[in-house]
Amino acid sequence: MYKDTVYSAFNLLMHYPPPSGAGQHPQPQPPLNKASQPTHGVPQLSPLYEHFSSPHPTPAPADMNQKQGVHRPLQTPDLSGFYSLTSGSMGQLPHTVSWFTHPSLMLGSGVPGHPAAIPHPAIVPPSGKQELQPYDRSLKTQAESKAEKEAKKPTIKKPLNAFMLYMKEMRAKVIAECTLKESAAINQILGRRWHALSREEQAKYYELARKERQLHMQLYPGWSARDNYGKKKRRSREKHQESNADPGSPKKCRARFGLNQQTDWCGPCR
DNA sequence: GAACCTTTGAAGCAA
DNA sequence: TTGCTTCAAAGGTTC
Repeated sequence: MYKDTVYSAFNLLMHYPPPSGAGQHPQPQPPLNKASQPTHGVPQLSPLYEHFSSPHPTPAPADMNQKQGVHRPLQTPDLSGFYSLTSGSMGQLPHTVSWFTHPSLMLGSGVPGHPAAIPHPAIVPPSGKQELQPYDRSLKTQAESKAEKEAKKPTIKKPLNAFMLYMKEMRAKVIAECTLKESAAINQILGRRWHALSREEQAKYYELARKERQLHMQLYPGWSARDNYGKKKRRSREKHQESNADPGSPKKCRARFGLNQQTDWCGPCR
């Protein structure tokens, strides 16, 4: 429910027509100071992204040029002039994820100091579900409850990359068009469509992903992708590797034939 | 109930 | 620097 609402808002934003200068790039802003990037989670722009982003640097949150890597108290950045839906600056953000509407960037109680009761969608219990049922703590030993407490620490999810943002937006469309439900099949189609996109279209999603990473870094300065490593149990490591050896996907094929990440589907997979 | 499948990209890590 | 691994989403399938 909440998720759908947020997602709808995101879609609305994604398709929000620029009021003036339609199709133009976002308002130029001073480029980010690369030297000031934090030591962790430094946005590694893909060649494709760099190719398209540099001529048209996009707006950066106000404190993005702050000295990063220096510990700052976790707080809600003042992005009102940039991300606020009520600021009247929507026209400047034709392809910009809104701080207030993007699913994984929605502010909530996950952000200290924020009054909203809705938890940050990027923060989820390890189970991935809401913990609704209280349990009898008296039955737990101290060690058990400590371990349980540790295990129940909310997980901060990785920010979505360009393709993931594209998938989120286009999934429903593909489901409707192809009357498919299986995500594996849908993702295959989306993968092909992703490669069929023009570079300009893709650049839009790379830009969104870059903003998402920046906001994620501001929200969780100490967070690292490493934090979530090993949280998913694997049934059989050998089986997983074996499946990776299967050249049935573009990625696998590219890896096998040493093709560039940005190349299209290779012959054997077509 | 939880991992798997399937996609791309970002990030971490070992060599 | 390179190459491999893991995890982000999603929902049906498999274990």
